[in-house]
Formats: sequence, structure tokens, C-alpha cells
Amino acid sequence: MIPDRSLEVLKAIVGDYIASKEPVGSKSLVERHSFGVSAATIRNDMAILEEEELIVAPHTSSGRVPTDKGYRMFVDQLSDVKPLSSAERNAIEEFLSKSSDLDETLGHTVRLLSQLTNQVALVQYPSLGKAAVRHIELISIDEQRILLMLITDSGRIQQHVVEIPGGYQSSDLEKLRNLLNENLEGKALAEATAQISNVGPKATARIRHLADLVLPELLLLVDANSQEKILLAGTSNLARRGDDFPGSISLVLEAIEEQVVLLKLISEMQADANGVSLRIGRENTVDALLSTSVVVSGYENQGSEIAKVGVIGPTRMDYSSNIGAVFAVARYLTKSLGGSQ
Amino acid sequence: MIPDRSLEVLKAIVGDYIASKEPVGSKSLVERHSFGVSAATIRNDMAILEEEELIVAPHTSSGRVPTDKGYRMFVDQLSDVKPLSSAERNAIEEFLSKSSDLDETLGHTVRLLSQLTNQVALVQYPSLGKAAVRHIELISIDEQRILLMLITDSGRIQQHVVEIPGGYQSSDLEKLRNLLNENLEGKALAEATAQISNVGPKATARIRHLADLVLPELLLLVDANSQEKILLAGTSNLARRGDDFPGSISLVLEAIEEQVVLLKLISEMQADANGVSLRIGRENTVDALLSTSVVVSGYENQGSEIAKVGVIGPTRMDYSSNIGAVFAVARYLTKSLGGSQ
DNA sequence: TATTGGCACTCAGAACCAATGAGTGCTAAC
DNA sequence: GTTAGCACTCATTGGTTCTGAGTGCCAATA
Repeated sequence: MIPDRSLEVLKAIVGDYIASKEPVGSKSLVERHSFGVSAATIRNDMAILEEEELIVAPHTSSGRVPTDKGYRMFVDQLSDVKPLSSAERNAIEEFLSKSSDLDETLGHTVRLLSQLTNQVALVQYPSLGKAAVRHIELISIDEQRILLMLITDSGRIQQHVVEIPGGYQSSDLEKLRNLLNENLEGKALAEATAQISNVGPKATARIRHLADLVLPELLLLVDANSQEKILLAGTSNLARRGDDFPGSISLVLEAIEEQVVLLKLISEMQADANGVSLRIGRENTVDALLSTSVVVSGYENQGSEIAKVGVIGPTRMDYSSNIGAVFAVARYLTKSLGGSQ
Repeated sequence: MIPDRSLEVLKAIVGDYIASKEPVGSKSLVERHSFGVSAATIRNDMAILEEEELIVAPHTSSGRVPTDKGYRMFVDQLSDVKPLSSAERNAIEEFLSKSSDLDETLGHTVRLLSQLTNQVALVQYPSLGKAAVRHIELISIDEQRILLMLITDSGRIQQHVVEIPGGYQSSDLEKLRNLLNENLEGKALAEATAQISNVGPKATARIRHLADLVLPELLLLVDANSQEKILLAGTSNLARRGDDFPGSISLVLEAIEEQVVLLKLISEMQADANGVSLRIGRENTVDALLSTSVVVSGYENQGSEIAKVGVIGPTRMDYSSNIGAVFAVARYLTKSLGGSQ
């Protein structure tokens, strides 16, 4: 429908605009790229692109700027995702190999990604909903309190202090611990939720009192919703690109600090064939993010996607390299989790 | 040395400047406050203040702006710290009562403080150095790996996966666990560091192999430096006040995201008689924070300060209410930790 | 001696204007 | 389908002037 050369022109406009931050005109376009035709011809092509709402002129008689639709067309045409340099790949390996537990791994990952892309990076903690129980631990703190811990196979650890008015016997604690693990270990969390209420009746009268206090708390820990969590890094990168945002960047910052909104957004995003998913400008349902683009990719543990990692920045971003970086980091993260968790 | 009325004028200048963001002149000053003297007299007082470098004129013949020294004088004179409204106090109680474990408590606290003050809020995780070992736990993950956990009496939990090439017996695991707890439970971390190397020799030949692998990791966990950590919230508040920063706010954001710098800064700050400590503008040793002020207060567990909580914002901030809020939140946090940890 | 009214002076910022030039749309010719 | 040419637009730039809030200083006053 749209002539080939016009698409080439679109590509060139997006590229130049990303690089220069200035609306790009027919003349500078023709002198920077070798289209083999004159500026007037390019102008005709630009008229087509404008007709299709792929580009727009900020004011009468000035250069053109890609619209969200234009960016979308651009990335969909994008065949060559920029691979990371070997130096960058080394940095990733180096960085992630240092991490020991999940907290550390994710913390390193998100910082790394923000440095790699010069954007705000985000990583979602493995959603409990998709994980399985690896172990449940009950630890005595003092006469009246115990620490309840839930360890999932994604390496995430949740803990909660449970008050036991009237105290408990440590032998009972052990019995309950064994009972819980016998019934729940290895179960997916969704399944565990259902099982927990079945554990109660199995308890002997002796530990029934204890179980009644502990089980509701365990249920709370398992409740995935209350536990979804996102780690951010590199918000200063957003500020540096401040002039890219029409309103104020504080609105954008506010929105991405609001975990709930961000979680909803990224959970809606489905990976495309390449394993990366992106939302451009108005495609984001959140008002404050209308002038940002979000690039995410899922990372896996034991073969199934457990959470997402990505970046968020101005629509005027270098999609090619950002997609490359997000994809690569997600892969390394998958590898790193598979190895040591 | 400085006449009383001149100090009153300084107070008025600081107050007006904070409210209006505009350099304040003698005329508007005299009409907004009732000094009972004329503008010319105020001008004489202002000359004294300028002589003392407490205020400065951005350009010849314009209103005056407080210098860092002026702000310092102002807060040192500050007798009446603005107390929180009862609605605010209720909000704090409400908020903190919902928290169960340490992570949650601190997370809630920092968000709360940022909302209360409209500034960037920070809370430091309890420094391991000042805490004591509550419990050490070894949990079997699979044949070749165990999860080592350190629980401190401040409620902080550190964990690390230890690889045991060649595997281990679960009975040995239990022996080692008991050995560790017998020797380390209740010890201050600094002391525990010293003790850990003594534990090795006490191990029987049977579990020696295991101990040799676990102890170095435990030592790492105890090492306070590598574990200091700060939680931030409300960075969007900084962006909203963007025009208060001469350079760019991205530099400020960068600096406060850099945990190491921030940790060093707040650890240098010693609380004054009121339990609150603040650094104004150039008093901060960090370049990027020359135009910000930092207000912190310590919070306690079991009678001794374990870490700090505070806010960071433009030097042109409402010191009175920010000091009040930080102080109150620190107290509530102390109370909350004492109660449920 | 401290305070005040008066006055000349300064200077950032607003308002206005003209020149510049990159860029456009259109038309007629190739 | 492509191109050269042309008239037109309009954001940006730079210069000029005006205005007014604010100052410093001095002589008069209480």
C-alpha cells in the first residue's frame, strides 16, 4: 500500500529524528542519505506518509516528526535488532556472575540494564503465582513468636512474624513444619492455596492450636497479588531526557513509581515472535505514559516465564539497540537463574 | 552580635522566600509583616545581614535570597518545629500498623514520609554492624545446595545459597546448625565476626567439610559494609521542584540513586539535641547535592540507634514542617519496631 | 543614635519589531 | 513519475526600548 521508497524515507526520518532531536526536513534528508532522487520527490513521499498519519509537522512549514503510528510502523519493519558489543556482553556476564541470591541478581540486572540503555530500567520480581513451593520453614524467635518463611523455586523468600499468644513447644513447631512441607512442597502456589485449607484437618489435636494461627498467615504469604513487586533503576536517565516530555517529567516519574499501574501495564504486554514486546506512546493505556515507550521481555525459570524485565523511555528512543539490550539481558537473566537457583 | 530585629527580618525573608520562590525586597517585606518600622530601616537591617553573608542579592538591585549560612542561622534559631496534624498522625499509625515484616515496614515508612513532606524520602536499612544474631538457619534445597540464612534482632534477614559439591547428610546439616547457633546466637555482629573463625575448630571431623564451605559464606553475610542499603521514595517530588536546581535535576537524582554516596553522607550526620540532623546546601560534601538539604533522624531498636530515616530536597524547603515530619516518623518507626520485631 | 522620607540609579524581564532561513505546497515543464 | 522554480509560512534570533521593583545613600528628624 505504501510505496517502498516512502517506507525508506520513514526509516530515515525516524533515524535522523532520534539522532538529532530536531524535526527533519526534505532537504537535510536527501543530503544525509543517498536516495538518488531530489528533495522535491522526497517531499511527495513525505506527503504520503503524512496522509497516513505516520509523520506530522509540529507547525506549518517545518520538518516532520514521526507519530506513534510511525514509530510502530518503523519497529514492525525493523529487521535488524542491534546486537550488543562483545564488551557489553562481557560486562553482563561479569556483573551477573557476582550475584548470589535472587535479590542481588535482580538488583544487579536492573542497574546493568539502565546503564546499557541509558533509560529507566525495570525488573519484575518473579510472580509468586507462577512459582512452586520449595520449602516452608518455621523458626523460633522467642517464647511467643515464630518466623514463618516461604521459599519458592524461583528463589524468592517471603517471611512473616507470627505471634503465638500463650506460647508453643518446639517439638510442636517441628511437627507442624513437617506436616506443611509434606503437603505443600513442590506444589505450584495456586495449588498450594487450595491445599492449605486441607492441612488444618490433618493436624493432630496437639498442634491444632499452632496450625490455626500459622495457616492464615501462610495463606497471606502465598497470595500473589499483594506481593507483586517491581525494581527500578536509572530514573536520572529520564530527567536527562527531560525535554522530550511535553508535560513535566514528574508526572512520568510518579506513574512509574506507582507500582500498581506499572505492573498492570507490563502484565498486559504479550511478547511477539522475537520474545520482546513494546508499547509506543499512546498505545500505553496510562495517561502519564502517553509520551513514553515501554520495552519488555520475559525471563524464565525452569522453562516457563516467571516475570518481565525491560526499559521505559521517551518515544523518541533508539528502539533497535534498546530492544537488543532488553532481549539480551532477559536471556542472561534466564540463564543465571537456571544456573544458581 | 546581630541585632534582634535583624534576625526577625532574616526569619521573614526565609519564610517569604520559601513561600514565594521570589527574591524578597524591603518593601514587600514591610507590607507583609508588621515590623513597626519603615522600609528604609529594614533596608539597613538587610545591609547587616548581607554583611554577615546570611542573605545575598542574585543581581544588583533585586530582592534578597537566603544563603546556606542564612538557612543554617534560621534553623538554629528555629524554636517551634511544626507538629503534625492529628490527621497526619492518624495516617502514620494506620499505615505502619499494617506492616508485618521489616521490608514492609520500611517500604511503607518511606512512602509515607515522602507523601507527608512532598520531598524525596529515604530510609536506611538497619545496619548489620549494630545488630545482634537472632538465629542462623540452614535449609536444604537439594542434594548439593543449602540455603544459609542469617536473622538479626533488628528483623533483617540475609540469605545466600551455598553449593556443596559432593553433597551432604541432612543430619550433618542439623549438627552444624546447632553448633552455629550455640556459638553465635545473641552475639553482636561485630563479635560474631570474630567468633565465626573459632567455630571451625569446634566442628567434629564429620561436619568439618560442611563447615569449611558454610563459614566463609556466613562471614560474608555478616560483613556489614556490603549490605548497607537505602530505600528511596518520591523522586517525582524532586522533579516537580525542578526549577530549584541550578544544574540539572538529573545530577541530583544520580547522586541519590548512588547508594554508596548517600550512605556515606548520612552516616556522617550526627543528631543534635532534638534528635534531628540536617545538612544545608554546601554543608553537604557531595558536589551534586550542593543545592539540596538533607534532614535525617535516627530510629532505634531496643534502645540503640540502628539506622536513619529522612528526606532530601531543595535548600529552599519548609524546614519547620520537614523536621517535624522526619522526627515524628522516626519515632513511630522506633515504636513500630519495638512492638512487633 | 536610630529612624525616616526622598531621590537618583541599576538592571532583569517584558514587549515589540525586523531580519533570517529552513522548510513547505504547488505548478508547469521534463 | 520526477524535477526545478517560486511564493509563502513561521519559529527563531537579535536588537531596541520600556517598565518597575528594588537598591544605596543622604540629609532631615525624633
